[in-house]
Order: sequence, then structure tokens, then C-alpha cells
Amino acid sequence: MSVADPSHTIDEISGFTDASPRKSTTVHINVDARTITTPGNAPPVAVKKPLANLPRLKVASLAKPQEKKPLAKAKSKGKKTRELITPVEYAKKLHAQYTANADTEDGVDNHKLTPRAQYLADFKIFFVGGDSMYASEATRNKMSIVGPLLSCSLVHVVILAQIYQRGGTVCSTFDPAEVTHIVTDADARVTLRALGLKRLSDIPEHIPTVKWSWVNSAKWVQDKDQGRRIEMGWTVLHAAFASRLDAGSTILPKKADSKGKEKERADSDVQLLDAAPGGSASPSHAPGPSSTSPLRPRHSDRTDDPLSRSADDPLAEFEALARAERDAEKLDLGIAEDKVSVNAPAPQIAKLGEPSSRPRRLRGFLCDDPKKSQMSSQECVNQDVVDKLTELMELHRAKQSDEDRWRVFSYTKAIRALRNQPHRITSLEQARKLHGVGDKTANKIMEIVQTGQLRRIGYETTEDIAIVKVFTGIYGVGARTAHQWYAAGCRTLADITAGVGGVKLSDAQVIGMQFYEDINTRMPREEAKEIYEAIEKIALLIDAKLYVNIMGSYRRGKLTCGDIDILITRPTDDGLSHSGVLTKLLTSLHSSGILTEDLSIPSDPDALDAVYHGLCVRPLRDGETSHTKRIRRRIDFLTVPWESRGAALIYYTGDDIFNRSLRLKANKMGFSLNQKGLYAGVVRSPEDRTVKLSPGNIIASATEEEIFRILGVPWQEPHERVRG
DNA sequence: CCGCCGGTACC
DNA sequence: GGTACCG
DNA sequence: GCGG
Repeated sequence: MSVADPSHTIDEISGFTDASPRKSTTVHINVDARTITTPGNAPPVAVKKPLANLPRLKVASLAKPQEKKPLAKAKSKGKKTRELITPVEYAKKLHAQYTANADTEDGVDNHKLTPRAQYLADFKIFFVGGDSMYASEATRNKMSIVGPLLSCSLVHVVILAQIYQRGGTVCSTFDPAEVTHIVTDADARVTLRALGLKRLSDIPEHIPTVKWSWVNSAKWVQDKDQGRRIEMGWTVLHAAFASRLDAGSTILPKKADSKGKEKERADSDVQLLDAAPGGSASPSHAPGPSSTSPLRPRHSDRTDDPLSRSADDPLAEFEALARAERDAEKLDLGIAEDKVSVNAPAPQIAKLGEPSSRPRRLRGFLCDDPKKSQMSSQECVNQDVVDKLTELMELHRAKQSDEDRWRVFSYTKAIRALRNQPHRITSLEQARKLHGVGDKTANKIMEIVQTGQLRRIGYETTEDIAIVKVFTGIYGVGARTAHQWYAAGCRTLADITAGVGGVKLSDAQVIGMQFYEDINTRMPREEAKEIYEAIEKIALLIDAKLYVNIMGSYRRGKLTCGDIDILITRPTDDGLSHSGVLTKLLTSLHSSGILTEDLSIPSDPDALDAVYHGLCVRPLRDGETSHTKRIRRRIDFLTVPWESRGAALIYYTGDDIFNRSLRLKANKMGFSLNQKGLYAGVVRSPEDRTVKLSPGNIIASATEEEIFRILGVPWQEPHERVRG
């Protein structure tokens, strides 16, 4: 996602990943701004890429880094012509300016140097930027004291400008007869409000609802008859828009689904967790090989949908998801304590070399306390603060320095502390008390509490960061590469495809580009299950004794999954192993059409431990043909030796923060934990800690319980291991 | 002032 | 050896 | 950016 969210990262219900701008970035922008000013008394701060370039973005996309204009001059100029203007009105201005410049040398140059068609020429786009773009008149007056442009994400302006750059037209009102596409990065509620509609089904079928990155999703396709032509990516807003999947296609609108069908889908999305409370079905609970696969997660049949919905609530499908997730989180308390007592001493541990000092009761690691009945995003009393800090964190994530990396690390901890804090933070002292919140963050928290916003977000939101975030949404592209590409002159995904600045893509990146939208879209849990079951079936045909498990966020019980993680191993009591299985499985899955693209192939696929990354699609459903459009999904396979399955389960179940905490604790106790097992006596080179001077002895690896117990970490069900 | 997880695949 | 990725 |  990374769009993103990632990051991640950026979470479940929102469905947006890293590359997506958080809504509610609020900056005030002068029309001719060389500066972005923030409300209050803050002095204006120069932005790296002056917004003045936006009306001529097509020029900016070619230009060398511009020199900064003198700040004072720009400021006074901006002040003189201060008039209120909405982003859409601003967009109109951009349009006018663009049209005026269309025949200038800029335009010609642009066309010559970057042969990108004006592929949005026939499109009339209604752009939903977020809540603030359609603020009421009253709110508007309140908010717009500083700049002529209303509170609006800089990213939105970039997008609007890009629409014009591509020849598109932005509609300021939603006229179904006029509008050809709805571009939105907001959730359904906001989108519907902006459209002036009551329910999703009121959106005419012929109007695709697409995510903003669609604007830059155009790619060249080679056509036999017509030669090269441009094709737009297609996309959907949210997994819950699933009934509108095909409306996202730019080509054929589909006949309307019946309402009943929509409802059915929503129901299936909110099934309960596999790891039901008190469920003895924890995959790894029964240690040792047995005929009844101790590893395989039980897919308990769907319990009755406990959620009622009023049929006329347009947002029912979203709220159902949200509620289900919240309820699922509430299940925790109680079971956690039961499980702690399962600590029976294991004989085989004693005889293996433990570190000299019996591990003391080390405490206070993140992994030590099972997830509390955590407030869902909705009911956290500090939610506004969490949102703003998250927004700032995501901006830092798009930077490339090590410093920023650790800042992000810090923010995740501070945000988590804040989220678990049941009381509203109102004072600096309260903020400082939180573990993970220092002076800097505490001050930021207070600024948010008192003013409702964070000025820092404003001046961290620069054009380069906004664009880098888009680039990092490509699989195989991190902040480093994204910045290199930006420096080379790339400003849009189409620039990258066109090779602007001589950028070259790796094989995986080409695929990442091709399926940018797909890869950055989370899938409903149900779809992950569908795919997994198809794969499991094929795997067991290859070898009936295989243990095939779905891990990752699915095992943690999430209602949407960013990818599918499948663990494969096999007991060796009959003298055989799973060596060679992965190769066969991959071949079989390719020919059955489930696996579609490879992203990375293990160096030795027949090794007992191998990792595979690729893309897949769900199996066809009744009545579908191979022409049915199916979203590409990220899929990973991991094979491990049978004895390592416990460590592998921990690793592959995550979440990542939980894992890091576990590993950190292991380190402090003189152990080392990786996906193969828990080791004692590992000696690392003092110069480079990644270099192991001595491999140490493996002391636990076969079951999760064993490892948890040695580390003194209470047993936690997969869905309790959520720390991020 | 320094450490902040550990490993594999890819280039 | 750096970069990106996985949890 | 936080904590030891």
C-alpha cells in the first residue's frame, strides 16, 4: 500500500494505504503562493516546491528543481489579493490558466518531451477531496481567515492540477448527466455527502467511482491493430464497493446488481473470527504431529451475523464492517488470562542449553500484554490527536533519511500509547506520562488538543513528499528510489512508465506499476479465504500430508487483508519432507490460473525453507468466465522445516510490531529469535550486529507456546497480537 | 549519546 | 552491499 | 523522536 498504508499501516476500515493522502490535511494556500500559511499566528513557511508551479504542472514535471523565490516578497504579494476560494474554484482557475497557456511553448515542449496524451480529455470529473472541501458556508468562513484557499489538502490540489494537466475537466457540481467519473479519496459517507446522494446505489451505474490515483493510472498498451494506445487503470474505492467493481472499469458499465446480492456480500464480510474466544482450535495448540492437522486453522462455520442493519441506511455495509471489527476486538479480555496458565514445564527445554542465567522476569515489553479490549478507532477519546499524529508520521515515512525512519518508529509507539489511553488528554503533564511520548510529541499533542490542528503537518506537506508517497505505492519502490525518481524529474506514474529522466524499472516494479491499484487495495476476508481454500485443495493433491496454513492478517482475524500469506510444511515421521512441493505447487497454480505473476522466486525453491512472492486472483465463481475481471492480490508462500513451524507461525502471524517486540525481548534475555527458532548463545559482531560470530543453539522452535513460555510472554491468540 | 528485529530476494 | 520487502 |  502501502497507498497505500501502507502503510499501512493505514488501516483496515478506511481501506486506504500509504500512498493515499489522509483526508483532513489542513493547510491554507495562497493562490499565487510561494508559501503555505497555517492558521493561527504561525509564520508562513516556505515549501520546497512552491505551489505557484501547480497551474503549470506540466512544466514543473520537466523542470529542474526550482530556486526558491524570496519569501517576503511572495508573502506580501499573496496578502494583497486575498479572496476566498474553494479548491474547486481554485481548480477552475488552474484550468483557465492552463487553457491560456495551452499553445505556449510550454505546452508544446511538454508534449514533445513527454509524449503523454491528454488522456483525460473526454472526462468530466467530480473530485471529492475530503470533508473540508465541501464545508458548510459557516465552517468555511471560520476556517478561511488566513488563505484564499479553504482548508484543503495540498495533495488534493496536486491531483486537481494533474487532472487538468491530462486534459480533464473538473466539475464543481455533481450532475449525473455531465459527470463521467467520480474521483474520491474520502470514505463513503463523505463521498455521498459531496455528491448530495443518500446511498451508494444512488450513484448511477455508468459513472465509475475511482480512487484518486486513477488519474495517473494511464499506461501504454500495445494493440495489434491500432498500435500503442493509452489505457486507464481501473479501480474501486473500497472493498465494500465490491458490488460496483465493474463500474470501476472505464470500458463497460455493468448492469445493476440486485440489492439482495449486495446485502449478501456484506453479510459474508462480517463473519466472525476463526480464532473464536475460548476456541481450542488454535492451530498450534496441539503440539506434535497427529493425524488431525494441529497446524491447520479451523474454518469454523460462519456464525450468525450478530449485526443488524437498517435496510435504508446507505452506509450499512461500512458500519457493519466497523462494528464487527470493534466487537471482535472486545472478545479479548478474559480469554487472555485463561491462556496464561497453560505454562506447563516442558522437559525438553531443560536439557537443552539455556542461557546461563535463567531468564528473569523481564517485563514491560510491548509483547507482554495481550491486546486490551481496545477501543476501535471510532470510540477512542483521543482519536483526533491520533489522526493528526498519524498523518504527520506518514509524511515522515515518505522521507528517506534514517532519522525519519526512527521518527516513524517513535510515532507508532506514541500513537499506540495514546490509543490505549482511556482518558482524554488535556494537559502537557498527562501527555508526558505516556510511555513513548516525550517533550516533542507531548507539545504536538497539546497543540492538537488546543487548536485542533498541527502546524507541522502543513509545512511537511510538500509536493515532493506527496508525489513520493504515490511512487512508494509501487511494489518494489521504497522512499529511496521514489526520491531518486523525483529528482530525475518524474512527477506522475505516467512519467515513470515513460522513462522520464532515464528511470528504469525492475521486473517486479513493472508488475507493481501494472497493478498499482490492485496491489494497493485490501481484499475482503472472504476473498482471502476463497483463494486460500482453492490453493489448499491443490496443495493437498500434491501431497496429502502437507500442512498448509493461511497466516498474516487473516490469521489475526482482520476483516480485510492486504495480502495472503501461506505457510507450508510437512511432518517428517515417514522419512519424507516437503522438499520440491513449492515448485510443483507454483506450476500447478499458474496453470490453473490462480497465480498470475511472480514477483520474486526463491533462490532454491526445493529447499525446506523458501519464500515466494507473487500475485494471484480468486478462483472463478459460478457463472463467471475467464474474462471476468478479478483484482490481482498479493500472495506469499513460505515453506519451513517441520521443526521450525512454531517460530514460523509466530513470524508469519505477526503483527510486525508484535514480532519486533518479541525479538527485542529475546535479545535482552540473551536469546535471538527468528523465523526458524529461538536461539541461545548467539554471538554477534560488536561492529556489525547483523554479523553472527556464533550461530548459537536452537532451544525452541516447534510450537508457539514453547517460545512464548521461554520468553515469559503470556500466551496470546493470533487476534490478540495486534500492536500496530 | 546511542540503540531502536532479523532475514531473504533482488539489483 | 544497498534497497525493499515480509511479519 | 524516545528511552536508558
